Amino acid sequence: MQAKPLIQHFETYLPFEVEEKQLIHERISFRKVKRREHLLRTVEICRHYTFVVKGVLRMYGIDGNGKEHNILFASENEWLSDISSFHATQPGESNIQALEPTEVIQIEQQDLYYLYINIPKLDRIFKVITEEKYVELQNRVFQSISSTAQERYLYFLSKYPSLGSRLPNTQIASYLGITPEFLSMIRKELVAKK
Amino acid sequence: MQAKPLIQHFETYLPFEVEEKQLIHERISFRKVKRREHLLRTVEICRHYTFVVKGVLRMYGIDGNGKEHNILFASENEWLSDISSFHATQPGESNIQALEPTEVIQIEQQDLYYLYINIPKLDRIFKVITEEKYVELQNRVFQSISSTAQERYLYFLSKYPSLGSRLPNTQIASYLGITPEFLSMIRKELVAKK
DNA sequence: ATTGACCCATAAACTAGTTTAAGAAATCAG
DNA sequence: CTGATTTCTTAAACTAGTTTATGGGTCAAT
Repeated sequence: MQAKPLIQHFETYLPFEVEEKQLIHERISFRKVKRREHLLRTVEICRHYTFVVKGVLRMYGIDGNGKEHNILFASENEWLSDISSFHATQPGESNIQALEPTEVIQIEQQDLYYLYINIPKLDRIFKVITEEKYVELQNRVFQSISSTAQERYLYFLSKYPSLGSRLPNTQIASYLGITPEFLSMIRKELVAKK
Repeated sequence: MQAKPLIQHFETYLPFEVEEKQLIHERISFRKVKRREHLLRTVEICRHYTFVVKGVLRMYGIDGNGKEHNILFASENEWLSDISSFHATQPGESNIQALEPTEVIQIEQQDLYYLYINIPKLDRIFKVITEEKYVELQNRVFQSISSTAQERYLYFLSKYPSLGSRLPNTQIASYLGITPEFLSMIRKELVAKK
């Protein structure tokens, strides 16, 4: 049953009844995404909350000079969505792309709202999930205003050890807000220190 | 009645019954905070969700060299808390301080949990509030990896026009992740351009 | 009125990070 | 297996932002 990873994820927060699981099962869809395939592009409306079962997605924005900047990565058991575009049903500025062959579970807006109404504990679960994500982002903001690029890189590695080896350094540099050349220098220095 | 600004705030999301308002009223407390007074310091447990009725608070972290960095400001009708410290009942690393004489409404952990249980729509309201805050932070992360200090300053001014004039530039520089000297230069350039 | 704390500005020397360019290494489609 | 594309590294010249120091203005407290 393809909803299983999602149900397991929800049950790390609160237990669910069989009927509730069935309701969820009816309202989600499963999708495979190829490496480099996009789930969302700038100016499109974000129609889904996306849960990563396997693989890695990146969300990125494009600046005034056309350069891409990685806002975040989502790997196994993480949610990803352009939240403001999703709720407002308005075009957003985010892009979502697979960096590996990826499998996701998606919920559309009307289905998510239906589930919120019929399974109120989902309000609580998504409140908690969003709070957790908020704390992560807040730590990242603090880092970005208080730390050097090397410190930020080490923090990234400690926080997402698997991504450090799964992702090309260009993607990591984009996430850290530095050039791949400078990341290369940082890595060289770190190896030298050891 | 001192709970009024808070109830008004909640009712911008969903309507409330009289009994619900009463329940909220019984579980909150009102407090005045002097300019420069702290509501929270590093290593303390964050015991409250704090709602700003009047004034401005800043939340800041301290880096390895003892320097302060502003993570965010909270002014009228905004919530502020060290979320992870609050929920985990564990010492955190955030500091909260008033930058003006400030009036706040506070909810303690047990009272907030009581309200979540007895007024389920508060789960939904705080889910939405946290999502809104999340989107703000995400925009800020994007800015920090994609924009120059001048662009970040102009964005800050456009987003929080009142804070631009209410706060000393040192506080704004700390929020932008630059030195006050450099902000001074940016401001000079902007005036010259006009 | 006067002190002291705080805030802002200016300028010179410095450092962290970018840009450009060019070559080596790894990865991938056919 | 091979050519093509992407990725990583190195280095030199450059730019954005910091540091240090100095001086002036404002405002609350004595």
